[in-house]
Order: sequence, then C-alpha cells, then structure tokens
Amino acid sequence: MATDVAAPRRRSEKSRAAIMRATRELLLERGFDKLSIEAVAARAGVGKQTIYRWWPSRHALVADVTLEYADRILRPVERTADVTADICEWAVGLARALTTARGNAMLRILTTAGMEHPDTAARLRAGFSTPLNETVRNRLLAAGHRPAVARDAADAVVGGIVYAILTEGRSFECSRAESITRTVIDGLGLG
Amino acid sequence: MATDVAAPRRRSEKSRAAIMRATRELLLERGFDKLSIEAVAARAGVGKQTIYRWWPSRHALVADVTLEYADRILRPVERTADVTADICEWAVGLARALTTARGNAMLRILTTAGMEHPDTAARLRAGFSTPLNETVRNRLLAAGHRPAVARDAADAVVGGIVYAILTEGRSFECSRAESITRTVIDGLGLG
Amino acid sequence: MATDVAAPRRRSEKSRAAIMRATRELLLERGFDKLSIEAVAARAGVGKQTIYRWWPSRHALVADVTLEYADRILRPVERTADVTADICEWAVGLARALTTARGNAMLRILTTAGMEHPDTAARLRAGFSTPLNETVRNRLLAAGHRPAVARDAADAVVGGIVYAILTEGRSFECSRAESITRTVIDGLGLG
Amino acid sequence: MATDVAAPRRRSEKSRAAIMRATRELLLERGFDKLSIEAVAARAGVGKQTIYRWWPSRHALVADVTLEYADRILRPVERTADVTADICEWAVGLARALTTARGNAMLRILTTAGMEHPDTAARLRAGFSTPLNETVRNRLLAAGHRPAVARDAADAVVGGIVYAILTEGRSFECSRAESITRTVIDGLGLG
DNA sequence: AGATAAACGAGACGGTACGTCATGTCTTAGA
DNA sequence: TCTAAGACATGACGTACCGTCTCGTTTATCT
Repeated sequence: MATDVAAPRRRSEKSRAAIMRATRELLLERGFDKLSIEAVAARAGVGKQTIYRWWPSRHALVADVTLEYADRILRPVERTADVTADICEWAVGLARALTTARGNAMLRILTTAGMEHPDTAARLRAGFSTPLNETVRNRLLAAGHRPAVARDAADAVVGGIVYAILTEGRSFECSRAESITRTVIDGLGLG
Repeated sequence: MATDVAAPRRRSEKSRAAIMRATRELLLERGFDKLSIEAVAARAGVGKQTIYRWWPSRHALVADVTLEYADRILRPVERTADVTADICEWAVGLARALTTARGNAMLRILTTAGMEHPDTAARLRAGFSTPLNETVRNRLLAAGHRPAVARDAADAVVGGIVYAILTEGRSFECSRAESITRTVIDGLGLG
Repeated sequence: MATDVAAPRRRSEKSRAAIMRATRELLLERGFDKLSIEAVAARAGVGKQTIYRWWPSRHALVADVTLEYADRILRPVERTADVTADICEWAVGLARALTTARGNAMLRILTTAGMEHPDTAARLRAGFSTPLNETVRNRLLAAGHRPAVARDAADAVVGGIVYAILTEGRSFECSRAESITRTVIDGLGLG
Repeated sequence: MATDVAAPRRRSEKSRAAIMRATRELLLERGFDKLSIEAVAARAGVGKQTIYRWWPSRHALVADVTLEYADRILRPVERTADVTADICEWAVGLARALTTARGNAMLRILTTAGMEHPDTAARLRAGFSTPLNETVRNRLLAAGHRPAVARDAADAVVGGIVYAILTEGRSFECSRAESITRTVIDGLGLG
C-alpha cells in the first residue's frame, strides 16, 4: 500500500534549477557580498517570491549551491598498503581542487556564508568540513592508529591545508599539501 | 624642536577614537554583516563623511578594529628546555582566547572581512595569520628542527587549531589544542 | 432545435454568497483602497480563481456589494397634498441613511469605485444616482412642475445634499437636508 | 532684526518641482489608481526616498498637485446689479472648467484622493469645496439674502452642478449649469 | 448508477510596487 | 579648514498582491 498520498508540493523543478544556476553564475562573477536576490531572480527569469518561498535567506541559497559543488571536491582516500602515500595523494587532490579559480571561490563563499547564520553553518559543516575530517580519520583508524591520534592528525592535516589555502589563496603551492601531510603522518606512533 | 612638521592634516583624534569604539561595539552587538557605516557614525556622533574620509571601506574600518584586538591574542611562546610543552601551553592559550565570546566573534569577523577585498586580506594576514604561524615556526627552528619541517609543523598546529575553532565555534574543547599540538610536535624528526 | 443552449453553468451559490459577505465585511473594516482580492478569497474560504471567474475586477465586485446596499437607501417619496413636505421628509431620510457609519462608508466606496472604470461607473449611476434623481423629479412632475424645472430642482436637491455629505462626511447635520430642499422647492414657479 | 535664522531645511527646489511636474503628467496619463510613487520618482529623475521624505503618502502628493490646479478653477463671481446673471455666468465657467479633459480628470482625482485619508480630505475640502461654496454664498449675502438662505442656495447650486458632473462626466451639458442656477436663485425670497 | 465535465480550494508562478534601509557623494553652517 | 548634519540618486531589501496557471477534488447533471 504505502501510497505516499500527501504530496501537495508542486514546486517547479524548472524554476529551482534556473535559480541554482543563476546563483552559481553570479557567485562566481561577483562574489558572495555582491550577490543580490534581485539579480538572481532577474537572471533566472523568476519572481523574487519564488526564491523566498523555498529558501529562508540568501545564506541558505548560497549554501545549497556551494554544497552541490562540494560534492565534486569530496573524494574518498585510497586504501593501498601505504597509508601515508594514500593520504598524501588525497591531500594534494584536495589542495588542487581548492586552488582552482572556481574551487577557491567556493571555499571562500562557503566560509563566509557559514559565518553569520548558525543553521547554515551547521549544514555547511555537515556537508564539507566534517566529511573532509572523517575521510582522513577513518583512513588512519583503518591503518590501526588509536582514535585520539587519528582525530588529532586529521585535524592537523585538514586544518593545516585548508586554513593555509584560506589565508594564502590560490598562491598556495599544492606540493605543500603533501609536505604537511607527510610531516604529520610520518610522526604518528602506532601504539 | 621637532614641531608639528608636515601636518596640515588636522585629523581629530577624538573622532577617530569614537569611530573605532563605536565600530567595536556594534561589531560585537550585531556582527559584521549587519554593521552599517550609518550606525557607526550615529553612535560615534560623527558625520558619515568623517568615516569615508579616513577609511576607504567598511572592510578596512573593521580590519583596523579587529587588528587592534588581535594584538591581545598574539603572544610569544616560552623558551624552556621542553619545546613541546612550550608550544602546547601557547596553543592552549590561543584556543582559550579564540573561544571567548569576544575572541570568537573577532576571529569570525577577521575571517569574513578578509574574504572579499585583497588589500584588507593582506593586512589581516600580516597582522594575524602570519604572526601566529611564525611564532610556532621560530620556536621550532630554535629547537633545531629543519626549516621545511618547522614550516609544515607550524601550518599543521596553527591550521589544525584555528580551522577547528572556525568550524566548531565556541564548543571547541581547549584541551584539544594541546592534544593536536602534541601529536604533531612529538612526531617530528630532528633531522 | 433550441437545444440546451448555454446551460452548463453550475455556479455555486454558497461561494457567491460567501464572497459577497466577505467583501462587505472587509470593505467596512478596511475601506476600498485596502481591499484585496486575496483577502476576500481567504475570508470567504474560496479560491482566488472563483472570484476572477465571475467578476472581471475588484471594482465590479465592490459595485455589486455596494448596490445591494443601495437598495436599502433608495426609498420612494410620499404623495400627499404637500409636495414640499413629501420631498423634505424623503430628503431627511436620505441624509440620515448617508450619515450612518455604514451608509457613509458605502457612499464613499460607491463614489471611489465608479471613478476609474467606465462600466462600473455606468452601473453605479444606474443603480444609485439616477434613481435618486428620478425619485425627486417624478414627484415634482406629478405636482405639475414643468419638465425642465423638475430636472433642475432634482439636480439641486440631490446634488446639494449628496455633495455636501461627500464633502463633510458624517458631520453633516441632517436638518440641513430639509433646509436645502425647502429653499429649492419653495421657490419653484409652477409655470 | 528678525533674521529667520532657523532654516536647517535645505530642500532642493529643483527636485520638488520635478516631482510635482511628473506627478501631474502621470496623473493625466494614467489616472490616480495607476499612479505609482516609483513611476513618479523615475520620471522626475529622483530617488523614491526624496518623495517619502517630504510627502507622507501618495494621497498627499496628489492633493498638492491637484490643489495647485484647483487655483486655476476657482474664480471670483462678478458683482453687477444682476445677482442671478452674475452667479449664472460664474456657474457656467465652473462647469466649463470641470468638463475639460484636464479639469474633469482633476475633479475625479480630487474626489478619490480625499476619500480615504481624513487629513488629505480636510486639505482638499479647504482648498476646493469650501471656497466654491463660499464664493456663491458671499455673493448671495452681498445681494441681501438671509444667511440661512444663502447657505442653502450655495449648497444647492454648487452641489447640483458638481455632483452632476461627477456622475455624468464630460457629457454634462454646460448650459445646464445656468439652468440649475437660475432655477435655484430665482426662487429665493429676499426676506 | 455511473460517467463526465464544470466549478471548485488551493496555492505556485512571473511580476509590479510597496515603504524602508544603507550606500557613497555632495552641500551647507558652525567652530 | 575640518566637521556634524543631513539631503540626494541609487539600488536592494523582504512583503503584499496582482492576475494567470495548474493541480487534484467535489458535485450536478445527463445519459
């Protein structure tokens, strides 16, 4: 039976997609600060109310767009015999993704968007920072490291790379991702 | 007599201070997003033009205020026989400063303010992230570590702590700062 | 063949009545300017389309409601031996009706509603101003006055009273209706 | 020396005039209902706020414009030996002014604008209906009529003409103004 | 007793306009 | 000369309604 009858949501997929697309474009063209709902509506060929109907705020809209992009950045880490090599390779991939024009823009936007509104912050954390951290931590746990050590090392690796890119922007040299990672991982005791 | 050489600039110190003060207060009350020049002028009892005359943008004004505060956070690291203990102590102090209500607010503001405008970003980097990093790096160099290692470890320690606080906010448990630091530093080879 | 021409109209009387009722209430609560179709639909528990299906515009809907009320105001004039007294009595009755809270509101609404849209104006004229005028004119004709005189006097009496109420609102003193009427009628020559 | 020192009002006369002009034009082109503040601002080359700063509402702005025009309609009545002829001539002039395209539009606008907001209504009454009435009343008083009679006759003449034009629009035949006036005035006793 | 087609409630949609707020520039008066 | 006050053109905000347009769901004939 299980007829999920109650579906009085008749949201227009066409509008939704046009809004997401317009937001993404304007975000890259003008940046988060100068993104206006009015401009999104105009470019998407949509009434402003259609945006306000489905998103509570500009931050939330931007979060949706950003997270959609975040999925292209989040990759799993390999599981060969060499943990350090696996994580280094992953780290360089991450650094490369975050130093492309688009990737760096998205990182900045993601950071800014989460800065004011707690709900948005929580969504962005769950969709970006947390997965990043867990990817590394789980690989370390699988390699036999103690939970506390895995957690600290994951913080150090992810934070070390992402914070540096946040600070230095696209001038961050991707090989440093490997260097930082190796410095941290190589020193871990397996106790 | 070293008189008032080259000073046809009669900038009112009273106004300057009132503006800084008003900005600081409004920043803490309302956050960066909702800070308006108009409100600053009103609270400082100053004409808007007086603000525009001396600061090129809202970001720049905020940067000034934030950096003033940053000086209270930046502390040197001790130089006892035990490097790890020295840096751990410093790291916990940093974490404590960044998880107070005011310190956390300032960290978020500093991050947001630097996100759009390159000049402001450069000033904030020079006044906050870079000193943070160098404090750790110099201590490690003094302890005999190789430059590359010192740099990577400084990135890992500072990034690991600051990025986690940026992500998790005031719920960050300060003892983790020690734990992360120890995990990183303890593993470093002395080459 | 004279088949079932134009008969598959199955308009819901319940909805019609609910719409009229809701309109009347909102008109009195908020006035013509602030009457919105959306509010009428909501209060009547009706879809907006049901209103648009049967009324071409807000003005038309308001005209219907107003005319329904106008019928309570339009009364015939007595036909005793004393024309002046007959019309005076009628005039005072009219003034009284137009200076009640509800009657005055309706007069204003009727005036405003007819001001923009010619069709509505014509309906309201046919349902209010014209009957008013003719009531007086016919009584004067019956009393033996010449047509031209009857017409002019009817204009003067009705216009004198209604325009004054339109201008002065509820503060219009009803006895003035008698005074104006008597001044006009008493002077008429019987030709 | 009575220097009107306190003049911290630095209102731009250029803007004021442009707003009045734009309002007048749009009123005639589109009518009161479809007059939007936004369109006035755009046509006047002015920010919306500049309108809102000096006029509390659309009605008030329209009232200003209308009253400016009303001054062109309000004329004094002649004072020859023949009262009836004097007032008849004046009445026909009034009717003519109110049946031009522009004059009729202004009458309708004036009527509508005063219908919702008491303050505006009062201003319009003081600037239009009252002067109209007093013009006739004063002429009749000067001719020796008793105050009550003069007042009633003024109501009848002015109301008779204006209400008819309000009802019938531009199709009102101006000679009727004379006819109505004569019918009323000729019958007045001189007490 | 169905079948069928309209009228219905609900409400999403692309829009226009609202009245408010803040921007950064400009002008005036006063110290 | 610099400042406070604040008017100005601009432009975005978030809200209210517009009139149109689907969606299922009654409901009232007409087989």
